[in-house]
Parts: sequence; structure tokens; C-alpha cells
Amino acid sequence: MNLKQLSHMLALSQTTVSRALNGYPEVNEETRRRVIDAAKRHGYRPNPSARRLATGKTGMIGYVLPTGTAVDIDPHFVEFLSGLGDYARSHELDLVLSPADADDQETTYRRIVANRQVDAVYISSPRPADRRVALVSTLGIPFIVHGRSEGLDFDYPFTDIDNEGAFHEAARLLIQLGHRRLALINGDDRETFAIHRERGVRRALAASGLALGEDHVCSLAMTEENGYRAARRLLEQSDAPTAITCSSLIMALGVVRAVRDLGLTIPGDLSLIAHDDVFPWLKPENFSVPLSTTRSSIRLAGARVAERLAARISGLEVGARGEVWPVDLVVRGSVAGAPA
Amino acid sequence: MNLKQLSHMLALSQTTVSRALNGYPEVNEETRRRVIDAAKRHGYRPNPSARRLATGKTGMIGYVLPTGTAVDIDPHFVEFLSGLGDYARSHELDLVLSPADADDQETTYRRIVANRQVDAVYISSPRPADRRVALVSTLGIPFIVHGRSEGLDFDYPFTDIDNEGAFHEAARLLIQLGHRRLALINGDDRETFAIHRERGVRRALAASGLALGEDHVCSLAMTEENGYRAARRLLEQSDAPTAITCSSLIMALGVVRAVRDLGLTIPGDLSLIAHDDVFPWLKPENFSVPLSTTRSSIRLAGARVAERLAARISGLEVGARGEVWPVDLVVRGSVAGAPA
DNA sequence: CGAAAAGACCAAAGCGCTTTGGAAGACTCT
DNA sequence: AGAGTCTTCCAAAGCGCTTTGGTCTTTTCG
Repeated sequence: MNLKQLSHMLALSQTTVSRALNGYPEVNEETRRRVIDAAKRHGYRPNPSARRLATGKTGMIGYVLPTGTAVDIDPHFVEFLSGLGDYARSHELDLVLSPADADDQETTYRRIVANRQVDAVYISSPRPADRRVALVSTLGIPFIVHGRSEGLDFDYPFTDIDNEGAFHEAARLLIQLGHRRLALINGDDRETFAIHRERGVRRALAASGLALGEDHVCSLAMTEENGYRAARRLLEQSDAPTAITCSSLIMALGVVRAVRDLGLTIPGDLSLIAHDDVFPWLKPENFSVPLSTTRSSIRLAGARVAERLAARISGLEVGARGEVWPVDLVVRGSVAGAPA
Repeated sequence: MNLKQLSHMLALSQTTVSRALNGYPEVNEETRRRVIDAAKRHGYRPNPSARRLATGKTGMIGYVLPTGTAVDIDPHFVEFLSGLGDYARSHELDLVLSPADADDQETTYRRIVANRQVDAVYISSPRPADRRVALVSTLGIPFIVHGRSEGLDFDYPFTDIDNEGAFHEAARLLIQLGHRRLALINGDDRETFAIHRERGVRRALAASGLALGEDHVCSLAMTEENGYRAARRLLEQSDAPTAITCSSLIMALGVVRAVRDLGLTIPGDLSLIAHDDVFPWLKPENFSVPLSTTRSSIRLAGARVAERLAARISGLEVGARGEVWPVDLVVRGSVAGAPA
């Protein structure tokens, strides 16, 4: 059932039927009702390919997915996607993932914009002076950055959490508890979130006249194994930290294992606070010693990003407003006063 | 730069240019070279919307993504996606995720087929007599099932691993080691993979005149917490198992925690074998006691599914061939002879 | 009461591609 | 030389929708 058939059946022109369906004003309300009714009864659904060709609108939002045998997609992605998908569904948006060579995403961005394959895109895991942000911005497609870049000479719309504030608070708490030697087990420090977290820890230390030693900060891909290695390295050195802040729950698993292997205890020998993105399948309260966390649901962020994308597509949102969400500090058993 | 401009510039008809570009035979090789050359030089890329409208081909593969606030996307998804994306990239395919109400995916399947939004779809986490498989099959869109359904009265193409064989082997090993009371901590037993795994364990036990007690099998969403709960429940009962087979590495984390909480040891008091889908961020060899596993890379499966989808789209693959991959049993420190 | 404005509808021109159904010229064959 | 065959190219008809630029009635109002 296409527009031609439907309009013929109603003895109306395609123009009028199309307008009736799309809510244009220049059609009699009585006629509109007839049209809508008939469309529903016959299950008429405009062909999206045709509509897209005519309007340029696709009803899709895009994401360039870096791939390659050596490239691992972040497990956070799936939670983000849950939120994004949930919102997208309610607004009849689909998400198209365009796989790209991790080292050349630009080509793919250009392609999806040139081809008008999507109405908007989002960018995640931004880095300082992120080229993707600059690119997408000049290409003129609506977009939202999940996270933040830095050192760009223009503003852009983003949704981020207060990583610096979160880790500042975490470190401050540890310092208040008497800890003097803090360490940070961080994610890849080429990404802004990691830089912000480190900044937060340093700022808290500096406020008490302390500093983060060069050998007290690790920056690695967020795997259990790297958490373990980092913790071993930190805890086996002469001025081992008495407290660790950690960028991920998965790394924290490794930290806990290292602590156990070394015959130490949490929080007796080591206090630990990790960032929790809120996974359904791994919860900080279920660690053998319940884990203190800085908590922020990445799923909510996904929903928010989708919401803003939808708003930008429909022109409801304009400008370059960045929003930063506060992060909860949730104290559980894994922190205690510094050992004597 | 569109076809019209390009053909005008070459003083050829759109027909000829189109044919030259798409490799049709009825065009002079000399002319073809000129056209291809000019197209490249001017960066001509056919507009996919237009091409789609004309041909019906989209260059996209679809996946219906169940969403909802109470619905968690499986973290395995991201690994599967890595493989799928990697292959898709090399074949210039995009992936479109269509979010759907988890309780009504049918509408979405019908929509994406009716609208010709994708060239093929894949289905994951199938259940016995899965309605999606039946639906997609009658809708007539090319598809591949990742996993298997059962009890359908027709054949369909799938790629699955030998879940039954894997868990059969795991259980057999444990029995050979003298274990008599085995337990199974399984995933959601409404899904076929879980059913097959249970079947494998039962078969191995039966071969030695043993059985899987009703209270020795748990079927839950695969979270750390559920792994913990299940293990507690199993290990605290009077005829506690001396060996556990477990459907996921994440659940195994919980099992290990439970064992520790109960003051037991692996493999002294309990042998443990879990299924490993091969995550980059959590490796069985890094468990405090290296974990024995049945191993199968879900990422490879993703690549294979993409490959088959591409083949079906281009007509290279037809028919309903199902393929079943063998699973490796990797023995590490977490298994030992049954306690005396 | 007549002119201007508003209301309701339509024919046709795109959007940019593929594909059908020729047509013109060059070649082969008898 | 005329008939048939290739080879090579083209004009034009879709694909199914939106939107422009009208036309023909009605209504409004000085």
C-alpha cells in the first residue's frame, strides 16, 4: 500500500493525503480524519527510503564504531546503549553503527554526512583536541559529545559527568581519613575523562600540601588484569600507597586480587575507592569488602544523549550548551583511616 | 556531485555512467575506464538513499534490540559486535540497531522488513520455538541465527557453538576426577544455550549412572551477584556439590567469592569450570585460582555471522545450513580430584 | 456588493539512482 | 549487397515520497 494507491482509493490527490498525514494546516479537518482513518485501516506506512530521498531526513542517529582485531569495544558501551536505545525507541529512532578503521574514522564520518545517512551523530570517549569533534562540527551535522574534549577553540554540545569533582571528593575523603600516600589507577590517559580524574586527585592532594607521586599513578586499559598489575606495582614499592582511587570497577577486581595475593587486607592495609558506571552484572556492594564508589549511571547518560540528539534533530535544541552531571560518592566498607 | 552532473561532464548518458560504474558488460572498456577515472577524480559517490529507492538494497544489516528500563543488554553483545563490526567494515556494511519493546519485537521486525530498512537481520539469544525465527523466516528476509532454536518445524541457517558438547566434556572431566555431586549454575534456562548446557551435564552424569539433582541446578541472569547466591545456596545444603559447572565468567566471580566467604577453597573443596566467551577485560587465567573453562570466542562468532549475512545478501549462500562450532576445554588450576 | 483574503485541494516537478526497451553503427555471413 | 548480430550507447520510465506553484471556491470586510 503506497501513497498513490491510498490517495486513489480516497479520491484525493497524493498531495492532500501526504499533507493530511504530516499535519500540514492547509487541509480540512474532516478530510484529515478520513485520510488518517483510511491510512490506519489499510496499514499504510510511508516508505522511508522514498521519504528520505525527498526530505533528507532518515530517522536514524549514527555512531562511528572503531573496529579492528586489536580494538576492543568498551564494555561500558552496552550500558550506554541500553539507555540510548530505550529513549530512541520511544521516539522511533534507529541507531546505525558504522564500523570504521580505528585509525581512520574521518573517512567514515565524512561518508555518513555526505550520504545523509543519519540525522545526527554522537561521539564518545573524546580526547583533548579531539579531531572528531572538530570534524563533525565543521561538517555541520547535529551532534552531542558524550564526555568532553579540551583545548578546542570553539564550543560544542556535550553531556559529561564531573569526573574531576568525583575524584577530588574521593581523594579528599581519603586524606581526611589520614591517608598521605594516595595512588590512582586510571584508564587510558589519552582520554579526557582520565585526565580529569587525575586532576581531581591532584587538586585534593595539593589542598593539603600533598602530591601525587609519578610512580603512584597508572594509566592503562581498564581490564581486570591491568588493575591487578597496577596494584602489584604500587603496593610492592617502598613507599606504597595506603589508599587507591581507581577508575573502574573491573580494574578494582584486579586490585582486590592483588591485595589478597600480597597478604594484605582492605581496608586495614589499603583503602579503595573506584568509579562505578552502574553495571547490572557487577555491583560494588557485592565485593568481598563492599566497595566505596563514585557512582554515575552511564545508562542514564545514554538516555540523555539520545534525548538531546532528538531535540537537536527537531530543532528544539540549538547552541553549544555543555552539561556536567554531579557524581555521587558512596562510602562503603573499603575505606578506613590510614594504618598507623 | 551526482550522477547527472558526472554524466553531463563526460558527455555520456546517466545510463552508461551508471552501468560503467556498476560493472555491467554492455559498456566499452575504454569508456568504463574514463568513467571510473572521472568518478574517482571528482569523488563521486552514488547517493545511497536514491540507490536504495531504486534497487531496494540498503547496504545495512539489522538487529532488533530489546530495550526497556528493566531490560539489560547482555555484556556479551559488545564482544559479538566487535567481531561483527570488524567484518562489516571490510564489506562496507553498516549495522542498524532498531530498539524494540522487549515484549513486542514482532512489530519492529515487521516494520524493518516492510520498510526494507535492511538487507538482512540476525537474531541472537534464541529460545526454543523462537517466534522471531519463525517470523523472520516467513517475512522472507535473509537472516542468520546466532545460537539455535529448537522445536521449529522448518530448517533455518544458524551459527552456534556446541554448548551441549562443551558442558558434557566439562562434566565428564569432573566425573573422571571422582566427583559424584555436580552442580550447574546456568544462565536463563528459557534460552536454548542454557538448555543445551544442562543437557550436556546430564548426559555426562547419566553415562556414569549419576544424575543432576533438582537442587543442584540454578538458572539465573548471568550476574556476579547471582553467581554468588547460587553458589551459597548450593554449598550450604547438606549434600553440597564438590564440583560446579558455570555458564559464565561473571557468575564465576560470584562463585569464587561465595567459596571464600564460606571458608572453603578451590580446588580443595570445590572444583569449578566455567564457560568463557573470551572477554579482553576478564580472563580466566587471572582468577585467584586459574579457572578451567570451556572456551569459545564470541567475537569470532560475530565475524562469522557477519560473513554469512553478507554471503546471503549477495546470494552466495542459500539454504538452511546450521553450523556448530566445537568448544575447547581448557584445564587450569580450579579442578582437582574430589575431596575424600 | 465587489475586491481581497483565506481555505481546500491538485498537477506536476523534483529527490538521484537503476533499468527497460530501443536505436545507431560496425561487423559477419551468405 | 542485404540480412542478421554484436557492440555500444541513450531516452525515458520508474522507485514513493514531499513540496512548489497554482486553481477554484468560500468567506470576510470596507
